[in-house]
This record gives sequence, structure tokens and C-alpha cells, in this order.
Amino acid sequence: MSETTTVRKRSSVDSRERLLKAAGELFTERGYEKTTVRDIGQRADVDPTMIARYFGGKAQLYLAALRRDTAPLSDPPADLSSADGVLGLLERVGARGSTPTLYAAVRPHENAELQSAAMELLLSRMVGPSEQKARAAGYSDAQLRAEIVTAALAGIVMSRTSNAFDTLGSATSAEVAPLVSELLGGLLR
Amino acid sequence: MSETTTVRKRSSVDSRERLLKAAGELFTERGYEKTTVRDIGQRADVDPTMIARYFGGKAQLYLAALRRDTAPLSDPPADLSSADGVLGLLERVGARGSTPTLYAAVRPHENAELQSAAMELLLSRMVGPSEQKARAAGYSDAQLRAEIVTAALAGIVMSRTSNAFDTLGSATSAEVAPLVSELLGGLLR
DNA sequence: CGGCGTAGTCTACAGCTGTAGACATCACTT
DNA sequence: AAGTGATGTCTACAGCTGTAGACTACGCCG
Repeated sequence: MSETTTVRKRSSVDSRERLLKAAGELFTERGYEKTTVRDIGQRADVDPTMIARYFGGKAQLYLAALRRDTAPLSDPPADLSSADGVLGLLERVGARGSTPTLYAAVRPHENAELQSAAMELLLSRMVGPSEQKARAAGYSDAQLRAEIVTAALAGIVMSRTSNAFDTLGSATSAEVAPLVSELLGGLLR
Repeated sequence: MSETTTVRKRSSVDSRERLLKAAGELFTERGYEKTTVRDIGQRADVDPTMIARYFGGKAQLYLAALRRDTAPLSDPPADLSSADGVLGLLERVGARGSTPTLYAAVRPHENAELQSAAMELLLSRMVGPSEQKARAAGYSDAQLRAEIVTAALAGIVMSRTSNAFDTLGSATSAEVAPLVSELLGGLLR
């Protein structure tokens, strides 16, 4: 039949995708520890035990969600000293949930393997570019500057997604970006 | 006997103190979720069930440790735009573990009550002073600036205690402080 | 000495977590 | 039409968590 063409109950790639999406959201909202596979399964409308089957376990799903959601972090790599660069980054980060990567990197080992994987992503996508910029500006402590800038940005992004600061949390990306780029740019030029 | 004078097995204030100390350390090292009352009891060399008895439960112990460890955050309140102010803050934070407060504030609700308590501390001790400074400098968006500065500093402090960034993590407070104050000061003057 | 309140110990339990493993259902090929 | 492999469902379990509750040891006061 052409009507029910290739419609299984569901395709495995679809289930995988739903799990990845739900996992990314929940890990962003609650963090790794407080998110249970049952939560993820429920939101994805997929049986939780599929997580073990498809990804190998909760930790592997987390890594997969990390990789999936980290792409917009710097794609293209952001220029953190320009308001436009920061604005683009903030909006990409807001659209998809890239905060798990930041949490994993910044937090003392939620899980050692997960942390190092997250750091690898963060290093190549944020610290590296900033370091080049600082080096181009003639600083000998370029790496330290780049790491400080990255850490500061991580703090700001995380604070925005948490509901901690009311002004910062409710301000739009467009309002925040100029100030953030002014802040970060101070160390890069 | 004068030898075993007022030495009970132990005094209750002593046990309380040991629990608070161990809790502060462990919450700093591992975060709230991953720290178990059994861990705390073992490090404090006090029975874990005493936590429930003395403090009411794990959450209350966390709050107590928070209050205890947050004092050095700004005591005296730090001038974040001066290298000395930042240096003093970094050293006080390093000496005792004030990072749980930052985590609690920045993270999406590890626990709603805990988060709001941590935020209250952070607001009065860091955002407030920075906001005054920004207002004195004539900015109309003083609160937003203060919150950005606080969030950035939180990210830097957390990154230093995690082992995420190798350069930032191994740099001394004296090396980091000038750069951080340069970074933060840009938004406050 | 005999009781009493404080401090500490130990056991137990109900709840939750991640996941293995047995079973069921479907689409498609031969 | 029957088989076959992929996909989804359900149950069960071992481990850990926070904590209540019963019990024990200790120092002090009369």
C-alpha cells in the first residue's frame, strides 16, 4: 500500500531521535543526576529500557546528547569580542540546549569520562578560538586569558538558564550580548 | 581525674562541627546529589544517622554548611573591579569551600528551597555591592551589569575548583586575580 | 550507689535507580 | 502462508539512598 508506506509502529531512528531530544532537554533542565531514564522515556514516549539497548546506558545517552547539542556552540566559531558574535552564540545556545556541556565541564566530575568528553568539546570550540585571538593580540598568557573568558561565559550562560538571577534570566539575548561582549572582549584585545 | 577531665566520648557540638566541615568539603568536591550521608558520616567519623537527628536531614545540613561556608564570600564585601579585591575573594573562597553556594545558585534547582536560600546569600553579598558600584558609575542598567559580573565570576570560580581547565586550574590566585578584575571591572566603571 | 539524661550505635525499611531478560508484535521476504 | 529479524513491552532484581526507631554506653547529680 502506498498509504501506509514505510510506516512501522515507529522506526528505530525515530525512537533514537526522540530519546536524544528528550534527554537533551531534561539534562539541561535538571542535570545528569536528577534526570532518570524513566523521565526520559516518558517525555520521549519510548520505553526507558530502550536507552540501554540503543545507547548502551544512561551515560552513553548523555554523551550522545552532548555531542548532538554542542554543535551550535560554535558553528561557525563565535567571535566573543564582538556583540554580534556573542549574540549569535547566545541564540544558538538558547535554541538548543548546550548547557549540559558547560555543566559537565565546569562541575567537579559528575562522571570523569563524561567530563573529559565535554571538556574536549569545549576546548576545541571555545577555548581554542579565543586563545588564537588573544595570541594574535600579542598576549603571552593567551591560554589563561582564553580559559578565563570561556569560564566566565559558561557562568553567564548557565545563570541565564537557571532561574537564579531575575534580571539576567529575563533579559533578551540582544540586551545581554553587548554587555557580555564588552566584558569578554576586554581580555582579548 | 584531671586527665580525662570533661572528655565525654565526644561533645555534641563537636560532632555537629565535624559533620558541617565534612559536608562542606564533600558538597564542594562532588555536589549535592552525589554526596551521600554515609560519605559525610565516614569523613566526619560520626554516625550518618546523626545528620537526621542534629540537622533534620541532608537538605538542612546542606543549608547549614552553605551558611557556614558563605561568610568568606564577601566579608568584607569585595571590590570586584580591583585586583586586590578579587585576590582576597579568590583566596577566601579557596581556603574554605564557598562553591556550593555558587553551584546551588547557578544550577537549575537541585532543590528549589536550597536554591533560593543560596541565591539570597549571593544577592546580598555579591550582586548588591556590584550593583551599587555600577550605579555609582552612572549606568542605568546597573542590576543587569551586576548580575552578569556575578555570573561570570561564579563561572570562573567553579571552573577553577573543577579540574576542567588545566591552565586556569593550576594558576595561582595572584596570577588570576589581575585578569579577572580587569575582566569584571570593564562593566563596573 | 542508683537513677537519669545525653550521646552514640546498629538494624531495618521503604523508595528509587539503572538495566537485564523474557516475551510480544509487527513488516517484510520467500 | 510461514518464517525471520527488527522493534517495542513488561517484569524483575540487585544496589543504593535517606532516615526512623530500638538499643547501648557514658557522665553526672542526688
